Parts: sequence; structure tokens; C-alpha cells
Amino acid sequence: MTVLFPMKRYREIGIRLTPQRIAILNYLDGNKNHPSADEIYKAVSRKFPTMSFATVYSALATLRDAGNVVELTIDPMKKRYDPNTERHHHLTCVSCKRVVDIGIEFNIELPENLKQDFDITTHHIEFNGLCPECRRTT
Amino acid sequence: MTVLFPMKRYREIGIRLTPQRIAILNYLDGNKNHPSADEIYKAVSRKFPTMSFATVYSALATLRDAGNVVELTIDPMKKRYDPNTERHHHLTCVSCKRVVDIGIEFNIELPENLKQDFDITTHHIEFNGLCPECRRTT
DNA sequence: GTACGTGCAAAGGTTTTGCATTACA
DNA sequence: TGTAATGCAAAACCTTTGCACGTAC
Repeated sequence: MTVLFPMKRYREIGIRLTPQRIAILNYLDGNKNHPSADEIYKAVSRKFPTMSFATVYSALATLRDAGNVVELTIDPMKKRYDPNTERHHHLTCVSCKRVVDIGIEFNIELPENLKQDFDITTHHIEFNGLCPECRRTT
Repeated sequence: MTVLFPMKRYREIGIRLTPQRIAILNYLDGNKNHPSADEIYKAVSRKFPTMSFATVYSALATLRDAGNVVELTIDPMKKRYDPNTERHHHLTCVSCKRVVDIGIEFNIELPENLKQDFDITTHHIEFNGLCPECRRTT
């Protein structure tokens, strides 16, 4: 089991590195499944039977505030977490319901009158359609 | 109180027009506030004291399936409903938390290799920033 | 040592479900 | 009249909170 994330960096940010948080970070590192808090809890508590929901939620909130995970609002019923903090977009496959990364930078050109009215800092595109796997088998 | 939506159309679609549904449709018609099920319940039950949550939820699910309202997944804690079914985007104001329509058609140009991999049918852009009102007072 | 994280249980908020009753078409 | 919607209550989910205890720094 390799610690793939920069532990030193978390200390610098001021985040206390507890075994539970290390386990969560290890689980999330490179994870492309956009897991929910419950899925993270289930996975991590396999190796950490005493871990509680409250700890997962509080750890995720801390990591979110520190900018180390992104909270996704794609699923209507629960939050999902993405360790990839670089700007990217998501496709929800209407067939298998999976959430797939779309790592393309689109040129969202705002009309001048809109620029004058709104002060837009970020944007996130939610695509719906078929993922490559489902497209092949349909 | 005018019935502003095409009642005949709902009959044609096969949706039964109950007084409760008419009240919900009247409340939603032209509504730009993207209300939650709870807000819809509160507003409609003022005129309809016997109305229950279950009725609101089931009516909204029916209207969503019939394509008459859009279920928005912008708010992490609850679904919001939009009677505007034409394609448009949304800005969540980081200051007042309001959800504002962005009625601009952006040219989301998909790269060729992406087009070959994915079969994308729709997209929805979530903007974050300041709405015109909050921008003025900040 | 101290501030902060953890674990447990309980509560809060949103949505769904089961079932008897009511009413649209 | 028959099928579908309503109303009520309870349950199912997801998330948050309070508090005593434990631990990273």
C-alpha cells in the first residue's frame, strides 16, 4: 500500500493527518468512479472497521474546503466526490448511469451583454448520453 | 385565477387533470424561482389545505416524465423544478444562492475523437458567480 | 498539553412507499 | 364504472449534530 498523495502538503495546508483520513485519501487517489460518501465509507471501513459515517462526512468536508476534493452535484439523491480538482466536465450515461470524465476544455464564449450583467467565476457542463462502453453494446 | 397552460394538451398526453395538479401547474407556470418540492407544497397547500406531500411528489414525477417540467440537480440537498422545458442553462449565485436562468445558446463544439467515443444527447451548463443584483450591491 | 478529530447515537431534512379512500375520464 | 390519483402515516435515505473520549502535532 503506497501513499500516493503528498502527505507533506496536507500538513502544510494545516490538515491533521489521521489514519482515517489517510485511508480515505488512499481510496480516492486516482479514483474515477465519483463515489458517494456511503461508498467511501463502505470501502474504507473494510480496512478500518471502527470508522464511522460522521468521520467520513467530516473528513470529506475538510478536504473539500481545503480544495483537495470536489463535491459533485450531479446525482439528485446524493453528493459524489471527485479527487480530480482540475477543471473538467462530466457525462452521466443514460444507460449504465455511470459518471464519466470529459476532459475537454470547451470555449464558453460569453456575449458582451451577459459579461456586463453577471460575474461568472466557474462553469461545469453536465452531459447526458451514452458512454463508450454502452454505445458499443447497444 | 387564469389557467395559463394548455389543459387540452395534458388530456391528450394522458395526464389526468385533478384540481391538485392544476394548482401545481398554475403555481409553476412562468415561475422563475426553480422551487423545490417543499416550496411547491407550501405554496399550493395555502389554497389547498388538504394537499399532501405525496401528491406533490407524485404529480411532479408525472409531469417530469411527460416532459412538462425539468428536474434540476443544481442544489446538493434537494431537487428543484423548472417549468421552462426549453434548453437553457443556470447560474447559482454564490452570494444570494439564487438560481438564475442563462438563456444563451453556447456552441459546445465536440472534438471529432470525442464524437466517435460518446453519443451525447444533451448538455446543461451550471455557472457559478454573481447575479446582476448581487453584483450591483457588492 | 491542547486543540482538533473520532465514534456513537440521535435527530433533521428530503423523498418514497403502502394502503384505503376518492374522483377523473 | 374502472383505473388512476389522493391523503395519511410510516419508512427509507442521506447528511448533520452533540458530546465524551482519544490522538496528532
